[in-house]
Formats: sequence, C-alpha cells, structure tokens
Amino acid sequence: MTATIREVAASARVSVATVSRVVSGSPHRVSEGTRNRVLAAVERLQYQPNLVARGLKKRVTHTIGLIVPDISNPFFPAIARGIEDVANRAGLAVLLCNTDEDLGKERSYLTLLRKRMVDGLIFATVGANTEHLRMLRRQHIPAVLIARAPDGVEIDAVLVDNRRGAREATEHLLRLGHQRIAFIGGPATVSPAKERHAGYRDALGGAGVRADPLLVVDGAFRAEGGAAAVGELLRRGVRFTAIIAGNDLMAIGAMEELRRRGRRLPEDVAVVGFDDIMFASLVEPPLTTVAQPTYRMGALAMERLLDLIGGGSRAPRRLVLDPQLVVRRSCGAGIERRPDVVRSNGDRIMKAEETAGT
Amino acid sequence: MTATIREVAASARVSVATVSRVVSGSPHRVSEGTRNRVLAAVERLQYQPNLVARGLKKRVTHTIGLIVPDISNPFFPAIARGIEDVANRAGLAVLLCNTDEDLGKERSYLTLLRKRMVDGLIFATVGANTEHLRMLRRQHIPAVLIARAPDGVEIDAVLVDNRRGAREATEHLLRLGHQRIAFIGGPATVSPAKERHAGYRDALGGAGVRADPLLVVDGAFRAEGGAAAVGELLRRGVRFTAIIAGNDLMAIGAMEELRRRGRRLPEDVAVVGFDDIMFASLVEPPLTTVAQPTYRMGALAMERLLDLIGGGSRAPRRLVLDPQLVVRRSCGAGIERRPDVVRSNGDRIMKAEETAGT
DNA sequence: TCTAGAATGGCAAACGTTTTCCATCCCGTT
DNA sequence: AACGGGATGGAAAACGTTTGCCATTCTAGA
Repeated sequence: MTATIREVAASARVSVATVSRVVSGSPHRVSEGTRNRVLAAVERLQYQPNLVARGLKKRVTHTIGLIVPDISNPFFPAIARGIEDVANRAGLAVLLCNTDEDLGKERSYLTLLRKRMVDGLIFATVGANTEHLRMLRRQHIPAVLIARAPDGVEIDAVLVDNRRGAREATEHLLRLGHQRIAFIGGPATVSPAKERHAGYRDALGGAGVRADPLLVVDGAFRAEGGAAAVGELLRRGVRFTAIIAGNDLMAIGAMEELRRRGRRLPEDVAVVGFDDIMFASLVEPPLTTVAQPTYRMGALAMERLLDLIGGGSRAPRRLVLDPQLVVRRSCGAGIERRPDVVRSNGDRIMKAEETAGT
Repeated sequence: MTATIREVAASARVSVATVSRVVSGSPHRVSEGTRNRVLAAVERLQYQPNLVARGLKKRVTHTIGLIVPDISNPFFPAIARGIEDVANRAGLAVLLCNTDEDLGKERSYLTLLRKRMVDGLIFATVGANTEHLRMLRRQHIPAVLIARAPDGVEIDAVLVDNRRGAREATEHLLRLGHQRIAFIGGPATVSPAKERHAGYRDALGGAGVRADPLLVVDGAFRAEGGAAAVGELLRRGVRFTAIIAGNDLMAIGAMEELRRRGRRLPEDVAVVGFDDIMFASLVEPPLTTVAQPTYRMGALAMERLLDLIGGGSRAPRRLVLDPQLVVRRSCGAGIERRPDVVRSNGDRIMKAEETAGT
C-alpha cells in the first residue's frame, strides 16, 4: 500500500539505517550528498514513516487519552478543545473516551489506554471511587485530573476554587438584599458540589444569616435536576427570594420550572448558576453565574501533562484557578457587565500574562 | 514495566507462540492443560497484550479518526458521542481532531492519521475544498462524511435532507400567515447552506410568494453571524415579519439582536432555526427549529464505517435522514408540541424501527 | 609515506506481537 | 509390528522502525 523505509532505502541505494537517520533527524550525521539522495527517494515514493512501528520501537506513541463523563455535556467540549489545541501543537493525538461516570467504564478505558501505550492521560471529572486512580499512580502513567481531585490521590490536578466562587455568588445575592437564599446543589458525594455548598455556608455565616437546612436540596447536575429541586423547594413550602444553583444546567432547569409555576424572573426569584457555559448568556434573562475558565483549564492540564511526560516528575501539584462572578440579569442586578478576562468564544489563545492562581 | 508475552511464556514454560494462541483466541487448538498453565501465568504476571505491537503485526489498529471543525461548537458533541458509543462497543478507539475548517489542518490531520494507520475515519463537515478527499479515496482508506458531501467525491455520507427541512419550516411560517419571511443563511459556499436556501425558495414558490432578494442575507454559522444578519436587514430597511435562520446559533443571535432593537418575539418577528441543539428549547421564547438527529447521525456513520472496514466495499452510499420540524414558541404558534421521535437527551440507543429515509 | 582519528554509512539486534511451517507424540488401524 | 494421521506445541520469520556497534573511507599532521 504505502512505501516502507526498506523500499526507500533500496530506491536511494543506501541502507535502511541511513534512511531512518535522515527522516527522523537523528543526531548521527550523514553527508549532504546521501541525504539528498534519500530525500529524493522519499519524495519519489511519497514515503510516510509508520508511526505505529516507530511507537513500538521507541516506546512513545505521542498519544494521550482524554476521559470525560460525556462529551455532549456542554461543560466538556471547551475543555476538550483546550486540551486538543495544546496537544496538537506538541504533536500528540487525543483519544476520546466517554464514561458516563461509570466506574466499570472508567476502569476498562484505563486498561485499554495502557494497552495502547498512551504517553499520558487526562481525567476530566473522575467519579467518586478512586481505587483505580491509585493503580494509575502505581504504574507511573503521567496523568492530570480536571475539576475534581478526590482527597488522598496523589495526582496532578487543575481545579477551580469552587468554595470561593460559591461564596462570592452568595455574597452578591446578600448584597442585593436577599436573605432567604436557597441552594440547589449537585450530588452530595462529589467534591465540587461539597465545596460550593461550603462556600454558600461561608457567605451566610459571614453575613450572620441563619443557614436554614430547608433551603438546601441536592440533585443531579443537569437541567432536570434543577427543575426537580425547585419542585422540592415548593413542596416544602419554604420561602425563598433567590436560588444559587450547583451549575448552569441546574440553574436553567430551575428557571424553566419557576416560570412554569408562575414566578417572574428575576423579580420574584433571583437565580445564579455556576460554570458559565456558552448558553448562560443566551437564556432569558441572561444568567448570572460563576465562570470557570474551561478552555484554559484544558490547556493548562495538557501543558502540565506535557511536563510530566517530558520527565518532570516533581511532586504532584494542584493548580487552583480563580472563578469569576459574571453578573447578568437573572440575579436582578441592573447592570449587565461581563469582565473581559473571562473565557469567551474566541478565547483560545492562552494569554501568558494571566495569572494562574495558586 | 509491564509484562511481555515472552515473560509469560517463560513463566508458563511454554513458547511465546502458545501464549499468543491462548490470549488472542486463535483458531489453533491448544490442550486444556497448557491453556490453564498459560492463563495462570497471565494472571500471575498481570499480563496485558501490547496493542501497538499487535497493531503493527496485524496491520489493524482498531482506531478511527474523527475530524470535526470544532468540538466546542454545540452541533458536534452529540455526533461525537454517537460515534464513540458505537465505536467503543465494537472495540475501536476514537482520535479527536479539530480543524476549524482550515484546509491546511484538514490535510495535515489526514496524513497524520494515515501515518498512525487508523482503520478508517469520519469527517464531520468537511470544508469546501475537496482535493484531499480524493486522495483519501485513492488510498482506499474507509471513510464516512457527515452533514456535508461535496459533489463529485465518491465517499459514503450520512446527511440530512436540508432542503426539505427548510421547506417545511418556511411552509410552517407561511401557514401562520407570514408573507415577508427573511432568510439569514450560512456561508453561501457550503452545501447545507445552499440546500436550505433552496428549500426556502421552494416553499415560497409553492405558495406563490415572490422571493425578494432583499430578504436574503448570508452570514457565519454562529450567533454573531445571526446578529450581524439582522443588523443588515434593518439597515436595508426591508419589512419582514419572520426570519428563518441557517442554524440555531444564528437564530439565537438574531433573537438577541432583535430584542436589543426593541422588537418583541414572537409578536413582531417570528424566528425559526435549524439543528435543534440542546439549548434551542431553553432560550426564551423556546426556539422553533428543524431538528437534525445528530446523535443518530454519528451512530449511523460509525456503523457504516464498521461495514466498510469489515470489507463491505460496495459502492459508496448516501444515507439521507429526514429532519423534523419542532414547533415551539418562537414562531408564534400557540402550541408547544415536540414530536417524540426527535432526538432528546436520552436518545442514545438507536431504535431499529426508525426508518432511515432514502 | 604513514598513521591517527574524524566522518560516514552498513549490519543486525531489538521493540512485542502473530502466524506459517514443521516436529513430535499419541492413537487407532491394518 | 508398522503406519497414517490428528493433536499439540515450538522455531523462526515477519510487521516497520531505531540505534549500538563496527568497518570503511577520508583528511590532515608528522
């Protein structure tokens, strides 16, 4: 089908070793004349080195695995894009794996990726169970976690300061005069949900507002989860004038449900989300939310992974990025102001001067 | 690092050939006793066959390439998920490539994938230029196109009947009494944009309504494109009571711009989109749109690719799916009715009884 | 003219598999 | 007792590279 190094060697009347040396830019010097002969043969035969063979021999495949729960969840595509951009620039390819947060799938992908000799992998949002992560660590496969980093696993991670984000969002609502603020959070087992809940309590505590347990309800990190949570709040008959949601999908689901129940937004209920997915600005009213720099998180994770692959085997580091409160109209604040450091559609290029937090 | 077949052979006191035969389930029979010895050694050493070596030897990598313009464009994640689900079930892994519709990147990914010996590839939305697609065909690499299939390239494709979808959308608006219907389409060079425009004209012609060229404006397939197009329409001072947009992102951008200009939706202007991305139902008013079964398109493309890889080298086929008009409130029709055959979030499993169109 | 050593390029052994032959062994027939 | 043939498992040659080592050739200094 496609020419091999052997045929090139024959055509150029040199040994395969020589061909290898010129096409793979080995340090071994080869004279100008033969180099040109080889190059001519390469051109003539349209030779393309076989990367599988090379990978086998050199024990480096220039491939990484990207494990996400579900690429069609709008939180992940920008992360994936950030990863792919950096990976591509470094000559690595990205293998996409969807796990639905299922432990079995996570595990099977993990062994699959090992059998494929990937150079490293990125876990966007691991499930709660972590025993397979330890295995990963034992096998010295370079890896970076994104968005969740369970305690006790010694793996690099790129995170966002969820607690602080939720605190700032809650403080914003308090500043607007709200006292009865409901919190509809994600599943209580995952760390970001816990951290955001903690941030919410921090803010209430700081303002001397009583934290009413009736105002807190857990749910799935999806639109239906938000709708269901609102249903639960109303069923409890508890009074509230604002909601802070575990993420934007929940916020959007909550807004729909509130409207269906005849509440006006934001007059009757103010709503704040988390993530700043692309559509947060497009719903009506535009959603006030805590922005995570998803593209940048992907890019940073990939850069860190490149370090690790390159042998930088320093102690695992956690990179904690600062979230950004983006005030739009759903919280009832008059101003529509969007800080321009926040990820926008075009924000693909990493700006070097941006500080990366702690 | 990890055990090789050689070590297993030594540990089981058999030859590597025998180990290979038992772990790769070769047809060659091996006695119960030795099989067990081998299996025990495999277990003992935690042996995992090296897929790179196997790929090199068998000339099959169980990997496909997925080429998309931008995974963070909300049209693609569901497609990718459909592909990955089917691929994973068949034991193949998916390499993700973002091209930004840049011809250079498309080309370089193409040669990269070939060097990596992928078993096949899926092109979601090729750019306008097609010369590199011919190359692909020449090299007999199994491939399937999604959503766009330029004329003259003999490659399998999974498409949607854009013309019909746009016609039905326009007819719906006509039925609601609109006569001045603007069309804000995608870039005039890409086939779906052209087809949708044709469908729009079909409907007008069928109803005996004059097609006013002033009502047609092209733009980019993005929210800003829609906003800009609305700006252009207003600048022209042309009267219109409805807009049909090239895709949902444009429709959403158009809606935002209309509102900013003080138009009420849908009372002053009715809007219809195309695609039914996840957020079409979440904007306000919920967007009437022509649904493309994206998850299913991905799944079908992957199934077709599996056929091709399996040697089904029949003449290239084009699978044309029927789009579905989803009526919500943005068109001003009172009813909110969503046909349940349409892709919803949970619609991951392909329903066999669904007809696939022509 | 001789020789040391740099420059150049070839040989062959890997990398971890699969698979084609081929050699035994064992069994039942004649 | 000889033998044909099915079962079983081993040896070795691939797959397409890279790279350590060695053999030349060439240059320059004596």
